[in-house]
Amino acid sequence: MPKSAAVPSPIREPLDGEAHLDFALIELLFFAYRDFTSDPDQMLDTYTFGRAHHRVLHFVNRVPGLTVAELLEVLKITKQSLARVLKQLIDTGHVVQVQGPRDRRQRELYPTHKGRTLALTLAQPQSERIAAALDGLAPGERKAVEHFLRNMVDEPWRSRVGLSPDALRGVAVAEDGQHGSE
Amino acid sequence: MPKSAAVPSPIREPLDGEAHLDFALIELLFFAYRDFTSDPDQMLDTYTFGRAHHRVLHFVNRVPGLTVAELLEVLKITKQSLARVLKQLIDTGHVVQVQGPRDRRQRELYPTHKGRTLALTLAQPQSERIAAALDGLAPGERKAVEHFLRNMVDEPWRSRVGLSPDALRGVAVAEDGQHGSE
DNA sequence: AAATTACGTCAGTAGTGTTGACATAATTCC
DNA sequence: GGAATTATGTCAACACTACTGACGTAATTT
Repeated sequence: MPKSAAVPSPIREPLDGEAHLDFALIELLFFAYRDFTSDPDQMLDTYTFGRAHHRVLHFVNRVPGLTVAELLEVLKITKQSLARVLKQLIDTGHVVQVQGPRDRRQRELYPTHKGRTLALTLAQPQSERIAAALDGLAPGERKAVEHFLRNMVDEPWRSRVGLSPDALRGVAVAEDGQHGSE
Repeated sequence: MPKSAAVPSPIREPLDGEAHLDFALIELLFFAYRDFTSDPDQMLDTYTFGRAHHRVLHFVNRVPGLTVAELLEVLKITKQSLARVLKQLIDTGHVVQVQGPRDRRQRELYPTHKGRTLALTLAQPQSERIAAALDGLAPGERKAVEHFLRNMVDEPWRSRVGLSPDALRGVAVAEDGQHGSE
């Protein structure tokens, strides 16, 4: 006698290369990123900061003078999401705002000495992890890793990431309705 | 006359290779992962599912028969976090639980046909993105990418990821106080 | 002068993660 | 066989990050 609610039959075949889908690399990316973020995440707990603070701090350090609008496009988050973490970083003296010289409506974001120090501290274990993971690879193979990662990124960012920090400035992303205000 | 609250001086130097830190790759990983997850995230909105559902669904499909405890160790989340999304996946008929044959306390997790189909659908754009990013690389360079990603992962997972799905079964992680119950 | 832009902020909501406590059933230990 | 342990589920409370929509202000552009 079957149960009143028929249980859909469980599938017991592991998902592997069958459908020409690259499960191995999908999984590797998940695990790599999971552990890549684990060290800074742990440190940030000390400051009552989260991963969002780290990202803001990173880009403000990497591209000092970035405006709020530019930062929103880099992070692909909304104004409201940024507001909270940015306010905390300013209140704690990690970031300062400077009125834009050309357009005084703009707020250029700069790290303070404190903010720069924290950014470097957070980048340290990540950089070590990367160096260890690259260890044993030939120069050309390192280039291949960079090529792969860069080509995982959608345009218009693909052609700008992994170059000089200034390449991240002033990317006018085509309007696509993701803004907090219109 | 200085203002009453002295503004910490802004640092205007971009953060680049100065401190021997690999900011380029740190950034590439951020952008690559951001866009890697964007396609499935968008699809999942249709189902009122989030990224957490995707991860559970992926591993249940990849390693059918995985127990709840094993899944918690793979995802490195707590029991409570898993409970919510797992319940939803079961209620919507994507995943079924089967009482463990050896240990009847255990619940083995299996995808249904519906769950397998969704997993494949979500993996499709990710796999295409990976294939496109690998395009133009020599076989050895692809191996280098895998080497890099695998070595970004901490042990005991490093030696298990990117191999056969079964390698993810039964990893007894050393106790480190991250459990929901003791 | 009017429209637009850059930014800030208020209110409400959702998804994902956390901790701690407690309950149940099954297994293992002595 | 009784006790401790294990695997799982669940309740309550909370934190962080993200979202949407609306509104306000100052500065720029038209």
